Amino acid sequence: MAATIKDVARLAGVSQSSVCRALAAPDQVRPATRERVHQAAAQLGYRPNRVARSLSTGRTGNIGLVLPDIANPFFPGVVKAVQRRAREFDLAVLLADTDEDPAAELELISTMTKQVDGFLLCSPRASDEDLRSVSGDTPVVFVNRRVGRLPSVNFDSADGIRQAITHLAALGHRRVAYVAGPRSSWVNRERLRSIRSVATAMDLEVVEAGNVTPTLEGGIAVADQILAASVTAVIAFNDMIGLGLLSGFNARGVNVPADISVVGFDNIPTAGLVNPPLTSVDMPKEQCGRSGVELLVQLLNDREGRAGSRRLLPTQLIVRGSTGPAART
Amino acid sequence: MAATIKDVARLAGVSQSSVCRALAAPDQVRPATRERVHQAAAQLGYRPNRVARSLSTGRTGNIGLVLPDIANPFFPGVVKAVQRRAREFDLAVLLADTDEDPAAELELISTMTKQVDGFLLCSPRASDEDLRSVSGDTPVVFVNRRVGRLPSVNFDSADGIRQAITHLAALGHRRVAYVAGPRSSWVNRERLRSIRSVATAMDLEVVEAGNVTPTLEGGIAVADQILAASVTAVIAFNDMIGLGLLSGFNARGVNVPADISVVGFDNIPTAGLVNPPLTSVDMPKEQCGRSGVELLVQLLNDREGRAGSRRLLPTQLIVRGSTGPAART
DNA sequence: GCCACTGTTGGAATCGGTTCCAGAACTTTT
DNA sequence: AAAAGTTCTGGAACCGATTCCAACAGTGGC
Repeated sequence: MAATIKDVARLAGVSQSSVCRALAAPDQVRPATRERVHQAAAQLGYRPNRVARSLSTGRTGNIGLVLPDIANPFFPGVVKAVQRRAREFDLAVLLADTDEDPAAELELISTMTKQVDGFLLCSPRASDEDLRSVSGDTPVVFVNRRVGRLPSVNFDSADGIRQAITHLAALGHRRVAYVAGPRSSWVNRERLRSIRSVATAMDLEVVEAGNVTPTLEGGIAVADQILAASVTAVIAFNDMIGLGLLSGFNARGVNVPADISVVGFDNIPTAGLVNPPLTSVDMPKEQCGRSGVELLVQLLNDREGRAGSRRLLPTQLIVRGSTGPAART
Repeated sequence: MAATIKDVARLAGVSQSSVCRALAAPDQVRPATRERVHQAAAQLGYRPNRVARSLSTGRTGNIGLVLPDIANPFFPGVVKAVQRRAREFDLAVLLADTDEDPAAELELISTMTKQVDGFLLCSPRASDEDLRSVSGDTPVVFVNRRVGRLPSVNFDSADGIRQAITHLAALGHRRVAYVAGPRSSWVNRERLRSIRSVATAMDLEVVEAGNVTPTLEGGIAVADQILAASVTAVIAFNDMIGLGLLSGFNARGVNVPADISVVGFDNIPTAGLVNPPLTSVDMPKEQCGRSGVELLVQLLNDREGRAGSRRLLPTQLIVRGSTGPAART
């Protein structure tokens, strides 16, 4: 079997404690001993058993990454960055996909809570109250959601929306639709609020279309409703819905952007590939994953350091072919 | 803090051992005792500490999911299914993204090996030899790769290729290109072999284009080379490359499928969204994830059950707009 | 040459479960 | 009612690390 600390101790002719110190706190051990221990460890290919370590230190070396749907192309970029940054801190990532279900989310969190040191909750769907209570038990960093003053990483959507609406207004659009995402999504509520406020300020009229699932199907399903709303542009909660709209419009022979302009959020990789390519508000996903891990690590080290640090990442409108001058009405 | 087994024992007025049995092996304990323990456990909200359990049982309750690039849209579907099925077996999923790097892959595996009961290695890039050695240490199920007779889940690519080439031949294509993926990819080598053999059998000529990264950029970069090869159709290692080709051809004013037909593999969600939509060989990703977990669980339970069970999943050509009759040459 | 001091080291307790083993508590048999 | 058998139960060892504490060695000062 794998070598344990005892094997190393025996081979090096020292006690367990010394082996442990030689590896964990090298300056507390005489160079000669340290050397012997290192050699013995190397010879046996010794790797400390993380489970045993966890038990005595109370730290697992794992972080939980919880997200609503990894099939949504927004997330893989974040996941990848989280993974990479976590590895640099010698942390492993436990992944949980909640299928957009708030109850499943809480259930998964509570199941995982003993095996992780902290959570990165991406776009969580649960209520503020429930999330607050999770955050009371375990260190948590929220991603793409703000819960009071708790640590979080967010995108400056408000600014993205300002850019998008300014862009549309400059193209002569006066009446635009907003296709809302899941009702349980905090980001959705935030975006709706920003859009209302920016639109009012810029004297645009906003028509709100029902909540749909943030998927292609959701966008396709709502296309008719948008066409009936006699708007010249539509802003979708995210790119998946935006792509669904493009697909729906195309199927109905509606020309984008000549007849109607479409703007999405997230700037997922596919956005630039379709025809016409989708104008979208880019979110720096890698930076987001990295920052999330960094904040969490900070939270884990500053034990009880109630420093509710929050980060806001910049967004940027990427103008592509799906937006153009407003159609004559 | 959280309640431990001792707290439960004290409250129920029994020993630790009885608590443990009452919860793990209820039939070995008198109903009255069992009841008292359950009540005490419920009252304290007791949840066994998985770390402690792991240490004594030698099982972690985790499985490691290793894949080359989660940003490749082929994987999220698999990951989601793995996650879900694993949860049903009360297993947590540790995710590792290797960035297509064989060395990083082995390093990640060896780091994680102590904290998981087994691995699901998706499209691993390491050598047969290294993988065999990993498989000697820990239960492993290979996904999208075959290593000797070791347990694996694979797609019947050969059949998919037969379908694709038959389709192209029926459209009058006589000379097609194959854009190879990463040299380290086993699937790539397999596909190349199948294509050669099927093409020979059907009397088609195959031109092989250099190995590229299985990304959009890879496809775009190789577009010129394909155009220079005077073929009427091109088969790409995967859809990402296929989409890159479409994008590259479009940028050069080459019409698909009038001038050239394109076929991809994987049938990723984006394939149906671009214009023209990409003809692709579909792989049942969810089934793949589920089967992988099932095989692994089986392997974990049949300790030393050297049953090298392997599954082969069906593939299906999805014909879309990117393929059409061969251009006149 | 003795004392005090810092620097190292080994022994043992600990984390929270699981499991073996021996003995206690019940049943059944005679 | 005693003997034999079965079922339950508690004590203790164990998994593999970490860490506290006491003991020890070596150094320097006097």
